Amino acid sequence: MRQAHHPEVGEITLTGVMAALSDPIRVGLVRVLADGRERGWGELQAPVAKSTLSHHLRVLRDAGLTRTRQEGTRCFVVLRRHDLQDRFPGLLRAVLDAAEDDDIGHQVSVKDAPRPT
Amino acid sequence: MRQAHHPEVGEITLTGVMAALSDPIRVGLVRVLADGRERGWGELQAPVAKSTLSHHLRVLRDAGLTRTRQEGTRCFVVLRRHDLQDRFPGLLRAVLDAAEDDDIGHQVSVKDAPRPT
DNA sequence: TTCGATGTTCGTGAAACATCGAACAAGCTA
DNA sequence: TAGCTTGTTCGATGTTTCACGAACATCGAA
Repeated sequence: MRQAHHPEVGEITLTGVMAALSDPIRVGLVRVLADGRERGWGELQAPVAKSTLSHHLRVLRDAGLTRTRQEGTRCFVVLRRHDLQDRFPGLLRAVLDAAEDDDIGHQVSVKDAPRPT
Repeated sequence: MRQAHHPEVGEITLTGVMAALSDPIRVGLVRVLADGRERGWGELQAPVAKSTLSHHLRVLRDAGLTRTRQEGTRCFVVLRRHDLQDRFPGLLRAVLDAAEDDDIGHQVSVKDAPRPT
């Protein structure tokens, strides 16, 4: 559980972001985080093994989409909305709208607040 | 050289588009086509073998980003701007702006009109 | 019909990716 | 200290992607 690397705003690449968002589960994670609230790892529900979830969260982090904070043995994750807006204005908005329309990533939800139908 | 398949507007998926745009060469192709003009296969210049270029154009076509028309032995390709705007409003604009800023896909150009520095 | 131009497809590797379970590390807590 | 919780890392596996050259198909022109 060593310190994870986060790219600087300027280091975030378009193709990196696109690649990160080419998987429904990761899109779902981004959607869940879209309200800007920080979430604990454990709150996130996705139909994959925990090692796989860890992998996806790492991909998002490496691409610069999310920021991870560690507190004791827990991890918290938050969407880098401002950074993304600075870097690629309008992109996140467009992606989230599109994902919303098609309900992409619906497999992912937050505990205590199951995605409403 | 059989008839290629093009997805309907409604069949275009977000993740498909994202995946298609996660490669710099394909982003470059989209940029080159961004002005809405139809281009001949042969006009497109990219630093890859022709079979590879064919592959990339196929990925773009399958993802619903471009439309291919055949005329005799020639092929022409055009960006499906309207369809994309209908399906994912603002997405293409945001991606093109971002790509422009970082000059992603600069390896790709059009014959007779080398990408200006 | 033969040739040249233009794309597609095939066969093939190398690399990347998604996924899992198992093993591990690190920090609480009893 | 021992055990639990939480998340990471490892190794294996199967799939997909990117890349190339070679072979093929198709059409127009000589």
